[in-house]
Amino acid sequence: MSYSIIHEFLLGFIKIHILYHADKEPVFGQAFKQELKRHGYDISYGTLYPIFHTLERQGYLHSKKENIKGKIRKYYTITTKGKRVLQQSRIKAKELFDELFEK
Amino acid sequence: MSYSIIHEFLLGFIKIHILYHADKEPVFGQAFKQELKRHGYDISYGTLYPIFHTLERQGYLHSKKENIKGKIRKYYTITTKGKRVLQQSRIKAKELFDELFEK
DNA sequence: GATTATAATATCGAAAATCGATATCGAAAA
DNA sequence: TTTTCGATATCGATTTTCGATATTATAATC
Repeated sequence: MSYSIIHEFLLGFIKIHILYHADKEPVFGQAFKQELKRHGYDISYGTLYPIFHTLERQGYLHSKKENIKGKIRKYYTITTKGKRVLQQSRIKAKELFDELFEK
Repeated sequence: MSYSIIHEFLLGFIKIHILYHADKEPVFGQAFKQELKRHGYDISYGTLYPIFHTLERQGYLHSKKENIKGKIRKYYTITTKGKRVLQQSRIKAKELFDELFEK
């Protein structure tokens, strides 16, 4: 079976969405997933965590482990390089969306 | 190597984009690809044609072969079922985009 | 009427992305 | 020192995407 059209759409801009959020405040995997879920969208941990790792490896995010009530969280915040990429990407994405679809 | 953030975004809504166009006028693979190219985006035939096939198999598009100056084109137009799906998808996609990203 | 040219579609094996399930981690509590 | 638990990490299987190559069908050329 294949993924739904909307799920594909969500996956397509998940990186932009992560950068967008990590620009506002530190984010971590579990909460990020749950926030999406609240909106009615589901993304697997097997997809999500590797995306965080990739964005960090590419230097767009940087992480810091924190001990919250005895549990370890890995908070990600955007880097300067990440901000540049986000800036470009969000402009392009908006353009593309309007241009090719919404008019 | 991985695909670029914008390319991923494009791929994410390629089906919606195809349905959207096929709702306005008949579309065929070659021209569709070239139109994207004019906008600066590239998608492989190995990706594009199977997507058309899938959308047809799912009953969202229906095709008709035509002889244009001795060359065969397969024109796709949207079906009633496709219109329903497009309607739902575009609303959801817009919502999702605004909600999770643009505000 | 056989051969060549060509616009367009179709397909294939390899690479990448995604999933869902399971494993691991690390500190606190028991 | 064992158990608990929120959270991250990873694994094999499935699905998607790519770029290259093959195929199709007609027109033009000889």
